[in-house]
Amino acid sequence: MTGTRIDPATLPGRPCSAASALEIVGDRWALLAVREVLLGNHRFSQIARGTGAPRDRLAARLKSLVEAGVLERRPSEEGGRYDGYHLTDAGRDLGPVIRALLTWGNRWAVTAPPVRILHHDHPLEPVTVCTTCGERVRADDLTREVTDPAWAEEGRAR
Amino acid sequence: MTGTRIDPATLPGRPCSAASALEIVGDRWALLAVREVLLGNHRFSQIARGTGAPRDRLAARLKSLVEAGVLERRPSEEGGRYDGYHLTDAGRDLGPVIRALLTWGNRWAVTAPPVRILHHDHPLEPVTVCTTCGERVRADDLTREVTDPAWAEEGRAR
DNA sequence: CAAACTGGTTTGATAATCAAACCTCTACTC
DNA sequence: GAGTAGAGGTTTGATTATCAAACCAGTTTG
Repeated sequence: MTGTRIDPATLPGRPCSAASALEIVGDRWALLAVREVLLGNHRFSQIARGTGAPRDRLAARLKSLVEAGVLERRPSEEGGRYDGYHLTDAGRDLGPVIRALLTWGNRWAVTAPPVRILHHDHPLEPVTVCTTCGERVRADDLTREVTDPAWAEEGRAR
Repeated sequence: MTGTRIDPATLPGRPCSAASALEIVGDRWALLAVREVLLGNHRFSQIARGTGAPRDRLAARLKSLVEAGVLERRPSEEGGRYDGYHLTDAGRDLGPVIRALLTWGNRWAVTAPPVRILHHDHPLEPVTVCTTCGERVRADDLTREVTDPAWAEEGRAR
């Protein structure tokens, strides 16, 4: 695990893991690159085609994703002559993020859904559930516990 | 609902709702702005403080989020003298996306989690479940059904 | 009426982005 | 072994976005 981690206090605004996450994968091409690897496209040219990203941007992003511990480079399993990009545990763990985006996009962002995710051959209808209590998660049941008391829920406590 | 929707085919790369979603909320500040509104910060200056975004960028982003149908402007409920930014249904529906990012960030992106989400006063332990079959969603149980046959799973068909 | 706060817009310097061309290395063809 | 065709980037030069800071107009507040 090489993953370079970020101290949220060094970022502008409210200290928040989502902001730190976006610092790593919040670039225009990063999540699409991870999506391609998730789909089984491990080679540079495949990822370039799949994302549509300019090659220099893609090269830079793949490099930073490797540094962040999201991807790693190793020989393709098919005895390939070139190294391929593969997901680390952290990278695989981005699956839920990408699926959440895709679900939202299908519902709100596109004219017509270009892809449907099947779960055991039926359309996936995802909801978030809390494993601790087994209950479906609703926004109203959530509260935030902030480490830094300077940042309360609403605005900054002066 | 004003939401300007995107035809995925007009974007570079593989037609994908996640890519379309990122076209709307994939900017550096967009999701953080939505997070602030989700936290109850409806005023421009509050969102500026909470996100740490430059004011001109924030103004531009809020405008595009309103155009996309993620936010809307209306008088603050507290009889405020200024209009506030409020979530539409589409905006509220970004909650799962932001929480997925936050969960990933807590686990992989930060040195120490600056915030913990409580669900009914216990720490939230989120998993995705398919409502159709009630089963917990694992990556291995998922397949993609693509509308455009030119884009298969791996790379582009020719 | 002055001071301060609101929600921005403008400005001017800096940095990121892009498409296209280029380069190196490996492999295959003839 | 010369020629061609990838793969995986890097370089280049023009364009665009980003940023911090200053500015401005319309409310309140004192």
